[in-house]
Amino acid sequence: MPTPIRRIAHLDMDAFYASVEWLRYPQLKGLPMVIGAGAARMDGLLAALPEGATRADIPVGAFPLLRDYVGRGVITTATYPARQFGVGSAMGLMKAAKLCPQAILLPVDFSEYRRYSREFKRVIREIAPVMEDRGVDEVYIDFTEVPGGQREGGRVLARLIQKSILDATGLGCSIGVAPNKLVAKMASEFDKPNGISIVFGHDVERLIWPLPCRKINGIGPKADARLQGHGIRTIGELAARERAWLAGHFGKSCGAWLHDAAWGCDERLVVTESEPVSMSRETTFGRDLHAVRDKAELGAIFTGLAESLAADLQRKGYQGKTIGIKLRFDDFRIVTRDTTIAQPTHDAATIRRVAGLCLKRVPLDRRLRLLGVRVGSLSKLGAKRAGEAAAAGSPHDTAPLF
DNA sequence: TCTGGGGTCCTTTTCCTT
DNA sequence: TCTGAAGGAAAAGGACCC
Repeated sequence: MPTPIRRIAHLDMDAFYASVEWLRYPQLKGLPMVIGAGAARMDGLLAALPEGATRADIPVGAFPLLRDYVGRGVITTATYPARQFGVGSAMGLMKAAKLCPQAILLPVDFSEYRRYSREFKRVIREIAPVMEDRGVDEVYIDFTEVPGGQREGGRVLARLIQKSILDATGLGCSIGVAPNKLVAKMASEFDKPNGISIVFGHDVERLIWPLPCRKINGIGPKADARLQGHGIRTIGELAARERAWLAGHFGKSCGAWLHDAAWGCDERLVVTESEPVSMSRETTFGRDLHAVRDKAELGAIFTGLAESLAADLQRKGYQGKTIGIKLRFDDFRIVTRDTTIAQPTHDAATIRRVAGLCLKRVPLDRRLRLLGVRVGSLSKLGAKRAGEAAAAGSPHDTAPLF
C-alpha cells in the first residue's frame, strides 16, 4: 500500500450572505442588492414588509432601498449587479447610496448565516472529519486519509462534498485541493462560483507565480506596498529573491515565511479544534459622543457592552483575567487599554468596573465614535462553578468616569 | 458622506524585578 | 542608596482575516 500524498482542500462558500438571503427572498436574485452592517440602527429596516405574505410572495417594490437609508454603516456584501455601479464591500452606506440608490438594502443577519454555517460544516464532517473551521463561510479539509480523497487529486471527493452541501442547504461553494493550506486557499479562488481546482506541487510555477503577492493569505495592503516598493509585484518575483535578501529587508522570520510562501511551501496542519483567546463586544455610536456632555449615554452603553460580553462568556462557559477597552475617536484613531486581574471572571459588574478603570487611563480630549470591551486570557469554566469568580479587583476604586 | 464587528497573531514598548 | 544591565511579563499597537 503506497503512502498517500498529502492533499488539503480549502472550501469557500460562494457569495455566502447574499445566497442565504436569496433562499429566503428568491425574488431578489439578479437585482442590485447590498447587505449592510450597522447593527442596531438597521433593526426595523424590514419592518415595513407586508405582513402575512410568505417571504417569496413579497413584492420587490416593498423592500427597503439604499436611497432611503439615513445613518452610519458599511456594506458587508454587494451583489454583482450592484458592484457594476462601483459599490463594494466595506464602503460606507451613504456613499454607496449615491452610486446606486436603487439597490435593495438588507440588514446583515448573522444568526441566520451562522445557522447555515453550522449546517454545511456538519455535512462536510460527515464525509471528511478532519475539518478546520476558518470562519462563517470557509474551512480547510484534510483529504489525505479520507477514502477516495486521492482520486483525481481530490476532485472526486470535492465533487461529492459540493453536491452534498447543495442538496442539504441549497448553497454553492468553490473548492481548491492542493498539497497544503496556503496553495489550497489560492486554488479555491481559481474557478468561482461552483468550481473545483486541483493543484499539485509541480503546478506552483505555472499557476501560482503569475499571481500578485496580495493573493497570498497573510500579505495585506501594507506588506504588498512594501514589496512593491522593492519592485516585487507577483509571487514569481517574490520567489526569485534570495531567502537571505528577504530576511534582511523583512526580518528573519517574516522573510523566511515570504520565501516559503512564494515557493508554495506550508507545513501547517489542519487543526480540528481550538480554544478562543479573547471575546469582545464593541459598538459604533449613531453620532460621535462626548465624554463629558454625553456621560450618561456613554455610561449606559458601556454597561450594556459589559453585560452582553459577560453573557457571552457565561453562555459559552469561559472566564478571563485580562480586561480591556477599545476606543475609536472621531478622527478614527484607535486606543486600547487593558489590565490583568488576579482571578478570572465572567461577571458583568466586575468587567464593567475594571474596564472603567482602564478608561480612566485614556485622555478623552476628542469625541468618541466607538467603544468596545474585551476579555482575554480566557480559561474554560471547569468543574468549579461560577459565582465566586466575581470577587476580583481592588476594593478602593474611585468613582467611575461614566 | 466616508469607513461594522469579531477575532488572531505578531512586534514593539513599557514596566517591574533581580 | 544609586545606577545600569538583563530578562520577562504585561500592555499597546498594528496588520490581517472573515
